[in-house]
Amino acid sequence: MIENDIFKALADPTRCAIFEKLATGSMNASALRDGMKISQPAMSQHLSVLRSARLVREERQGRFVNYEVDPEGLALIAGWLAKYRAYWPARIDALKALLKDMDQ
Amino acid sequence: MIENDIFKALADPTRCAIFEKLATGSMNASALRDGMKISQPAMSQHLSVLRSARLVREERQGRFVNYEVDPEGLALIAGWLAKYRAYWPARIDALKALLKDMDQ
DNA sequence: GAATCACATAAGTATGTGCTTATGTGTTGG
DNA sequence: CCAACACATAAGCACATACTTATGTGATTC
Repeated sequence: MIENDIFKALADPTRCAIFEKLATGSMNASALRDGMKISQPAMSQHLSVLRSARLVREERQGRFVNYEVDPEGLALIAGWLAKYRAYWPARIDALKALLKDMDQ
Repeated sequence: MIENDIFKALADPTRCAIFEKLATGSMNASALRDGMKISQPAMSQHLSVLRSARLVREERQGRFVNYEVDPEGLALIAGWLAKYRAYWPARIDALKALLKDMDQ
C-alpha cells in the first residue's frame, strides 16, 4: 500500500508545507529551509519521508542536493482518487476545472 | 488546513480499508465490522475520524447509524491535487481515464 | 590535505495515535 | 418499563512519530 505512505507523508502539516514550497520550483534543502522555522536534521528527515512516498525526488549537484516534485506520487493519488469517481458530484468545480486544463 | 485532516485520516491502513469498503455501498457500523478484525469501539473511533475529515457522513436510522462516502472529502483531495497539475506527466493513465469518464 | 560546507544519520525524548476494557446513550421490542 | 441492541465515549496503555542535540559523510575551497 504505497498510497498509505503518501497519505502518511502528507498528514504532517510541516511536510505538506515543504511539498507546497517545492512545487513552486525545485531547490536544495537549505533553500527549502529559508523562512521555515525548522532545524536542518528535521528538514532532512521530512525530505526522506517525502522521498520514500515518491512525492519528491533528489538529484546530487556537487555538495548540494536538489529536490523536486516527483510526479509519480501525484499520479498515485490521482489513481486512488479515480477509484471513487462514482462518488464525485457534478458540482465539484475543482475537478471540472482540472479536466478542462487536461483537455487543452 | 482541512486537507491535513483528510490525509491524516487516510494515513491509517485500517481507516483506508473502512473507507474503501464503504465505497462499495453505504452500510451501518456493524456491517462494516463484518469480516474485519476490529473491535466495536475501534470502528466507532475510526468512523469518527473519517467523519471529521469529511470523507464519510452518517445518517441515523432507528438504532442503526448508516454511513456513506461523503463526496466533499474527495472533492477536497481533488482540489488539492489540482494545485499541482503543472507536475502531472502526460503518461498518467489513471487521470486520463478519469477525464474521459467525466466528459461522458 | 585541512577546514568548511551541505546534508544525512544516530540516539534520546516528548507528544500523538490506535488499541483495549469499561461504561454511557439512545432506540427498539417484548 | 426493562432488557437487549447499536453505537458512542472515557480512560489507560503500547507504540509510532516528530523533534532535539550530537556526530558522520561526501564534496568543495583555500
